[in-house]
Amino acid sequence: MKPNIDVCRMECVHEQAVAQAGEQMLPDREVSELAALFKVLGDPTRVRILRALFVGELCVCDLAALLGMTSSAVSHQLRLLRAAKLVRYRKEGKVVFYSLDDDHVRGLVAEGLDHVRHG
Amino acid sequence: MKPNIDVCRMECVHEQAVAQAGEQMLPDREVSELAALFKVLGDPTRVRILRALFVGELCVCDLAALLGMTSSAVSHQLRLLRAAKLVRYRKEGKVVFYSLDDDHVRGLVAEGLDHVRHG
DNA sequence: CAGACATATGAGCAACTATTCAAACAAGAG
DNA sequence: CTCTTGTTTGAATAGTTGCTCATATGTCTG
Repeated sequence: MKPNIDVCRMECVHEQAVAQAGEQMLPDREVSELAALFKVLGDPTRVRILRALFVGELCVCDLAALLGMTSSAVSHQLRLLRAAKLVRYRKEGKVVFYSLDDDHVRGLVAEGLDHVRHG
Repeated sequence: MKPNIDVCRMECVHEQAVAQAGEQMLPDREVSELAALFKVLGDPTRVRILRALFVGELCVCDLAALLGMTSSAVSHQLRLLRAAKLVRYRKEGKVVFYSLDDDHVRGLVAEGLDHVRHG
């Protein structure tokens, strides 16, 4: 019988269930990436931005006007959304139009809404 | 022609697109709740906990052993997961078993994984 | 009852985050 | 070229978060 890990000396561990869960664990890299994705989604400003882009592409100052924020603040958030590959952008002269990157975004927001609505 | 909002004096605003997006905005309460939900999902420890519960119910110290953390740390995170209605619990004597609350959780994690895997 | 054990919780601290402000960059107009 | 406008970026700061440690709660055993 193998010794318990040092951080948890409790004797209540259900060996079999833990072993089974252990086998199905995600690799650290995927866990980090998944958490990072949700973290980006976990801010009201960014949720509002994404929802606004549901309708279609908008430029930075459209979003600023819509959310009642400075374009600087919006731009900072768009950077994170870009890094998470949640939005795409397209330059047209000085104006930069942002749009949703793929349909996973829609799916995630829709599923999230289901959860908070139904409960 | 109505004046622009004070925080955004830019003249590049695309009135029509903004108006259309404005109509479809979510109420503040839903935005907050949705962001709060994703925020809870946006932490590696909590992602690991949820993934572990995919297999079946586990008690606090099972999770602690599995993640190599103290049961105190795990319990703190479980509190947030409970508050977000992502997990349920069942007491059996001194032991408390946690399990996924509903299928939205599975769906969200699965959809998130699709996004980070495909890109 | 006392003692052991599983879990929960509160305070404290280091690390992180969202906004603001100032400044830079990029592109069109004159 | 200069001036203006849309956007980006870096630094500073107030607020938040995840863990640790100590303590409390609840439950079973003797």
